[in-house]
Amino acid sequence: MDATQFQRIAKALADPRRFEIFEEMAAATDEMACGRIVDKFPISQATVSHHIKELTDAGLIEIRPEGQFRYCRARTDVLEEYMEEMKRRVGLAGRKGAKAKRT
Amino acid sequence: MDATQFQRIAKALADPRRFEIFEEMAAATDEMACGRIVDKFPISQATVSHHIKELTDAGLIEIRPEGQFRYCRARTDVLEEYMEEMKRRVGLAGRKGAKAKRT
DNA sequence: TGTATATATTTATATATATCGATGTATTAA
DNA sequence: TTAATACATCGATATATATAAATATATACA
Repeated sequence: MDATQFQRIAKALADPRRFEIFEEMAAATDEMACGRIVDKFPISQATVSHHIKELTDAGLIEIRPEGQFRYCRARTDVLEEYMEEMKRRVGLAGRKGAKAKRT
Repeated sequence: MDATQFQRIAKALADPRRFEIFEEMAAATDEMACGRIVDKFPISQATVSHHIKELTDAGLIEIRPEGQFRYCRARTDVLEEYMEEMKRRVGLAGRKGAKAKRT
């Protein structure tokens, strides 16, 4: 994962509302129409559209256009790549679930 | 991990320069004096102090005062807690290193 | 006590961004 | 073609924040 995407993901995850939107999509068993987000959160359609763009640019969600709708799907695998990259950068790689024991 | 710390960490990690500082501390085999950061990056002492405060408030680093110095240590275990919490929230918990196979 | 060093805080500024109303665009349905 | 629906984009605004210069504070040293 290149540095640009790494930072884009970090920024995308930093806004609480945007993270909530991502959580909502990740919780969905299937794809969900972007418009459903507008119903679920007390923010305008324009703001939702902005957040979806940020998440898409970061690679954290995928959009599948179909007719007049856009279907969103959370790329949790990309989030996992992000976390693996994070571990590499801070020296936690190679021991996937290991707790750091040495002080 | 409570929601407040979760969001503080996300924000702390979102600034590229601040993340670099955290990386630097994580790479250090031992504690390092905060002042060394000022030497290593082309930013002012005031800005470094600000970033260190953000990282400390997020719990990502720990400061040990000794005399006129402050020694910094990266809490990579807290970063791991953050990542575990993230996995829980997006439904990736329980399968520590597993790749998402189903499309 | 006075000076030097390390770090924090204050104040100011410039940039980023979350937000929304209004409008544009594309698709569907009548 | 007209109307309605879904979403994106534009322009504006308010807030957050990264940055630095100046200053304050605390400790060490002479």
